[in-house]
Amino acid sequence: MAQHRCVTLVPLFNHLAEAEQEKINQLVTHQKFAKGEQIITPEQDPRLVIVARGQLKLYQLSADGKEQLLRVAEPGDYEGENALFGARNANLFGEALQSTEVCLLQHRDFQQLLLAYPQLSLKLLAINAEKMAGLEAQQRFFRMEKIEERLATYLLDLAKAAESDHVTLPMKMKELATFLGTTPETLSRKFKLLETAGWITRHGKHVTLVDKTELEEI
DNA sequence: ACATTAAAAAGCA
DNA sequence: TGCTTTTTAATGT
Repeated sequence: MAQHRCVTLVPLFNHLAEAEQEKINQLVTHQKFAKGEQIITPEQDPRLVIVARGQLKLYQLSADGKEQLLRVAEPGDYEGENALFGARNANLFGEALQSTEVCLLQHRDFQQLLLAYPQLSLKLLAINAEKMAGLEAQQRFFRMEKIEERLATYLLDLAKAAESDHVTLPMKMKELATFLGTTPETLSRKFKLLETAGWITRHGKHVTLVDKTELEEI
């Protein structure tokens, strides 16, 4: 299988020596999921899930059964390390957004790896710090009252990251909607609102920020 | 101000 | 073409 890339692909592991990567590779199992399949459910035994190819949508369900999108894990990202430290999220789900391949690592194995390679712990800590920053960034969306306010700051964030006023949306409208805590319908209207106001122009997923100062005003 | 529901329109394989 | 995604419109909270 050409899947030994899995370990070498991931930032968490790829700084290790080749021999060490090989050892890890033997502990890892590969699995392919079709679009829409559940990769992570709360009731399954804890394991570290590493995305090798495709996209893994991570979300949790609120009390009224609505899903709240946390993030979309791309190749190289992972999820499930929290349970290793006893913090098991009781309603965390992970669904394959498209046909995606993942690497699975049992928690006892992962635990032993951390003991054997102390550098891994440091790397894990560093990567998790970034994850936290991402979640905090999303939290601030929900403190905003109006949806167009969320959308505007989201677009400004994208433009900042891309260092350009022309950005392409990294996810489908449906996902962006739940990411911003709204529905596709409302999102569509807010896009049109910003368009007709002249702050942005848009062709499909390609958005150009025309008047950034006005967007910041919102 | 938004969500929900339904249905039309637009995209895409 | 046939299915999925996005937009539009009507109605509800």
